[in-house]
Amino acid sequence: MDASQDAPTSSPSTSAATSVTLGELENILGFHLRLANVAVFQDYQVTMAGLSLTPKQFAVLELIETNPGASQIDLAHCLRMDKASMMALVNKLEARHAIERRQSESDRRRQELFITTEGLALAKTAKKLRETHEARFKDRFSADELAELVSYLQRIYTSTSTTPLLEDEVD
Amino acid sequence: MDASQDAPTSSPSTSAATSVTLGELENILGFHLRLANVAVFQDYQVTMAGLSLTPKQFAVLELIETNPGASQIDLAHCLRMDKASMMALVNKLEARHAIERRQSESDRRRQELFITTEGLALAKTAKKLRETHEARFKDRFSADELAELVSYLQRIYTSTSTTPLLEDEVD
DNA sequence: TATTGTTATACTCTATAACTATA
DNA sequence: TATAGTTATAGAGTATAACAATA
Repeated sequence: MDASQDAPTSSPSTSAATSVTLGELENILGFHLRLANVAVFQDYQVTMAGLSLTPKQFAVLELIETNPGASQIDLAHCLRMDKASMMALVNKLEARHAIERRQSESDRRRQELFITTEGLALAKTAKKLRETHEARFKDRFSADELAELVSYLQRIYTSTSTTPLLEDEVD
Repeated sequence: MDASQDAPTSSPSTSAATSVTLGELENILGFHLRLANVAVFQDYQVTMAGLSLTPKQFAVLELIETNPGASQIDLAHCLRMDKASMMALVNKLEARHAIERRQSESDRRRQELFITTEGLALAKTAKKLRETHEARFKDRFSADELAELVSYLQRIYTSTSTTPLLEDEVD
């Protein structure tokens, strides 16, 4: 389709303090969702600066750690990405020796992905950093509220059977 | 800082149906936030196809409609964007005659932004389309739940005074 | 015929920096 | 000295399409 989304791009201020009124925008779910996403992304950037690990790369690293032998397509589906985009992402992680590809023995088309010792160390460092980042937002909620928020978000991204998408959207 | 985020980029499937387990990712707020954002963005794309109006462009159009005479910097702050990025965005809306710039009389540095008749028509069409899009998600919540969700999201993107950002982040 | 991975390509969005004109 | 706008530039991330190897 197009190209340009996912995480917010980056820096400009987090607190908007202008006299602009939102108007109808106030009622748009996607608007609030995006601002929240931007806020979290910007804090992530500040917190994880120097690690050179984007949220998506981090996610893939963790997914490979949790699911040794997963394929690129598995991950692409999981993160709602294109297989070519995932290719580029995995290439970056492989280039810094955080993960490695091994050809599957049962299906020689597949490249199974595994985290390396180096990757484990990177993940460990990243996770520690992320804790403080996550806490900055989670601290604004009680345990119950947080669970509720997450369940609401899941309700949004878990497709209901009644939501008709493009017919060949299955890929 | 970097460059590449905000809305999800686009198409690949909305329902991930792989055997990959999320692991620790399950506890990451930003992860759920991003997937929700992707889901909403993708549905937006499908619904608004043909209008050539990105969510951000749409937001700016509405903001100008609601706040006649607002400046680019006002809008940039409101949407957490860079002023140069906003420039490009406003240029697009101006190129299709949806809005117009008028030099401020009190401060000749400022360009005040106004929606045009054409822009109003575009906004009207877009809003009508968006209604079905929004409904697809809002229908998954009761009125109370929806209000709660929005308030949670606001809690995320409304910076608390205790959240120290970069010192010159005020922009 | 379908699937996994791959490559090349083009596109969009964004920020950075430097500049101008005003204030 | 600071602000609004402007321009040019470069960078990251993504999707599309075509292709190879394998199933």
